[in-house]
Amino acid sequence: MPELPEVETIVRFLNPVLSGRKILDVEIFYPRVIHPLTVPEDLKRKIIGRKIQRVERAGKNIVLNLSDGNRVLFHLMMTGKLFWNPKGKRKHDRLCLFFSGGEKLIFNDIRQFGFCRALGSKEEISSPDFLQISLADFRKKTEKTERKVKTFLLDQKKASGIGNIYADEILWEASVDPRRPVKSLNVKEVKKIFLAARKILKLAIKKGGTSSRDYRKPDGSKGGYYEFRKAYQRTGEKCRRDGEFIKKITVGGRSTHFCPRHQK
DNA sequence: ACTATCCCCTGACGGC
DNA sequence: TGCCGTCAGGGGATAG
Repeated sequence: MPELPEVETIVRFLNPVLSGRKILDVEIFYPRVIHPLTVPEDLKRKIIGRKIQRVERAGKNIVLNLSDGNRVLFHLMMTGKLFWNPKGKRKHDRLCLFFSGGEKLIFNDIRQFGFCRALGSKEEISSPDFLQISLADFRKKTEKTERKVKTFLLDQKKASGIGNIYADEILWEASVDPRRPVKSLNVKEVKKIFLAARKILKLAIKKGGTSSRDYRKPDGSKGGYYEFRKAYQRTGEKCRRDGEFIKKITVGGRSTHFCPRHQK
């Protein structure tokens, strides 16, 4: 649920707040929040005493760039949240970064799928996202795959940033049936999907993301895109384009909402 | 080298 | 009222 627009919204809040601040300490409340490839003591050793230079997004990851070139990465998965200077303690707090002046950043995650990871300056974090990739490169990735188009859009290794909500929204916008094999798409349809992805993701960023269940903006308010959505979780409602009822099916094990009339 | 399926976890919700 | 089964979904592991 935190997909590209939600993570971008969080990063735009955190960057001005965290840039230039020195990490004084790290407290790990729940060891499994640390990614299996990161040793907890290493995380502490690598980040305590460093300054945060800049906060960036890489795919769906939140990246804290440190003064010495190392990086701290958070992945929120489905229910992860970052709180800046929250009051008191909450259930599911997993980790805390402490800064001067008693300020702190809390990583909270109900379902324990999200993680924190320490990275050097060189490792690549994610494939180009849907706002970075060119049409030509996107087209190339569609060339040799047997998969259904929705499953393809969700594959972060091809192009990153899209999750279940925006996959449905993008295919509604592009008028493409989510079950279509990528192989069957013509050049025009691939371009339509590419342009729809850019359009929807940009609009969703403008609206501060989509709050359907767990996601909230860093100030605690809801993202505004939920009201704008055309397909996701609108099962049984009339399609905004042609009045047909939105149908819910399963594609690649994911709940999928689409209009059976105009999505061909 | 590709694709499909299972699994991790907690909370919300519906049926009885 | 309470118990139980199902679903939510990102992505890694594993099976095919």
